[in-house]
Amino acid sequence: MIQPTFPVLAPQRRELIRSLVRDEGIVRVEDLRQNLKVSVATIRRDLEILEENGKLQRVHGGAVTMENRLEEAVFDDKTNQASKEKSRIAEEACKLISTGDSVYLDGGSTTLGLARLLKDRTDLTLVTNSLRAATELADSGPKILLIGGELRRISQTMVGPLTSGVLGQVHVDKAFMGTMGFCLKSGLTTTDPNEAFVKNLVAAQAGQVILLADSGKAEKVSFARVSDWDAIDVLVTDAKLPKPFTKSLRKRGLKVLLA
Amino acid sequence: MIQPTFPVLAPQRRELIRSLVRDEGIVRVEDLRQNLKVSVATIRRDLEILEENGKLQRVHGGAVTMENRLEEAVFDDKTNQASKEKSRIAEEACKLISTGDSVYLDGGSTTLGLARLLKDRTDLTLVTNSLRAATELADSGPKILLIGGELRRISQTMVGPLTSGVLGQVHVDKAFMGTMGFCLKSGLTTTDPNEAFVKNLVAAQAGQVILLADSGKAEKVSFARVSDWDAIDVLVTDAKLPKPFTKSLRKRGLKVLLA
DNA sequence: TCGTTTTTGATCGTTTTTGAGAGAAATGCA
DNA sequence: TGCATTTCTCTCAAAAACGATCAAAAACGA
Repeated sequence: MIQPTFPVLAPQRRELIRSLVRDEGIVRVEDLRQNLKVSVATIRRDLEILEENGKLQRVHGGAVTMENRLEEAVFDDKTNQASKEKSRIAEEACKLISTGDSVYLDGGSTTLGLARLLKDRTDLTLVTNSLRAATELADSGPKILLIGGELRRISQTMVGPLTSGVLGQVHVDKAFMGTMGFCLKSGLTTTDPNEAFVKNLVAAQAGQVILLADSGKAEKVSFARVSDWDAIDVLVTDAKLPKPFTKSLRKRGLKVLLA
Repeated sequence: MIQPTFPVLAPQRRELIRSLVRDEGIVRVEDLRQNLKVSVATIRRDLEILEENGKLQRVHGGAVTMENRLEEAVFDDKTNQASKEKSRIAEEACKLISTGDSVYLDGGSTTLGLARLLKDRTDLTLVTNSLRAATELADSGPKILLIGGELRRISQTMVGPLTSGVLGQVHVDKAFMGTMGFCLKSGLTTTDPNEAFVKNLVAAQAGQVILLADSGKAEKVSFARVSDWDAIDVLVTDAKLPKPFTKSLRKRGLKVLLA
């Protein structure tokens, strides 16, 4: 965490909280209190204001990004477990990328974590609809092809009819996808149909589709259906995924990696 | 902080505050009091005046920049160089935008300045190939259509063959273009042919093409030819542009605005 | 030099922000 | 389910910052 020089003005503090939520996906009131050296009451008030402005979503114990808002059991441990798992998943996924690959990355905090690992991979071609992934790699790293389209503010990704045109003109060897929920019965789901449409389009034409999702998303079902398990080749998740779940997926022919 | 020699004249002190806000992004009343050796009352009066002139935004405890980017100082330096002229040009250009317009913005620091003025313009549709402009308006403002394509790192814009697909599917009322150089004989030129290609494509199909360029770019010729003056409807520049230049352009039917 | 205008600093009542505490609600665990 | 613990909301008071006002100081012009 960035340690600001104290004291900090209120707007500055809120901006700090906001960027922290954006980067980590989730923040805890107690952590913020320690790092910002103010009382929990102030933290709560800040979170309230930021929530009113649509910058984040408060949850019991802290706050999450708007796109992560349907996740529930987020504070599984005293530490920020979810984010640790996410970065381990990203590292595991990174190993799957070969030299010279063309890679697709979609939106979400886990895939953003993967993007951060690619800053030195000038050998790759990265196709993405994530504004944040592109910004993260704006100064160095793979050659970047950003899918055009309408910016969906809540997820900071490009969606809509204009995206399909570009997607039809490129080929990706490996597509790394995030999801809001995955479930044996319903397959992959996410909050927004437009988002789902783009994911589906990519999945349909990628050489290999790799799903990145921490175990907290298992058996969660969201609004918009993305695809069935048939479309997925590899799942990278963490060791907390229930054994039966893993078995069932492997029986279906998926490669399941536990980071 | 720069320690000035005392006493300091009022306008000088205000200019100091202004540059401090620009550099730091945020200042505190108490810090200013200590460093400038004047009472808080004076500081407050200064801040009040600076706010009236639109130089900064007061907050409880101090003040912040108008373009409240608390992070990122790299690119800002570039914008601050000829910033007075550029921001005046941007303000002048902003007046040309009508309610509900669909607007194209291309890359460059002047057009980025214009982007910053659009944070509350939810009535607009903004089409752009500038990653920075999109990032600047990522959280609020116009509906954003980002042109897909390959990211050209040096300019942080999308270029290449993939751009044309998207551009063909949208119409913009007003296109605001930057340039590396403009010259009566050679017209508009820029450093990169790919960049030039996109600019040309946009200019060809926009309802009105508005060129934003400070006078320092006059009679400069760069490598890649963008277009002739025929393609341009309006030039927004500063008062330092030589009179003959202005006359000559007006004779050709261009509207020339001196900010 | 004197009178006028501008700038500055101090004071005071008001508003905003912050922190602490009590009771209510949510969570975890047996 | 019941109980312990954490977290939340609400209220209130202290602290910090604010605006307004007025008098002193400085700058200015005649």
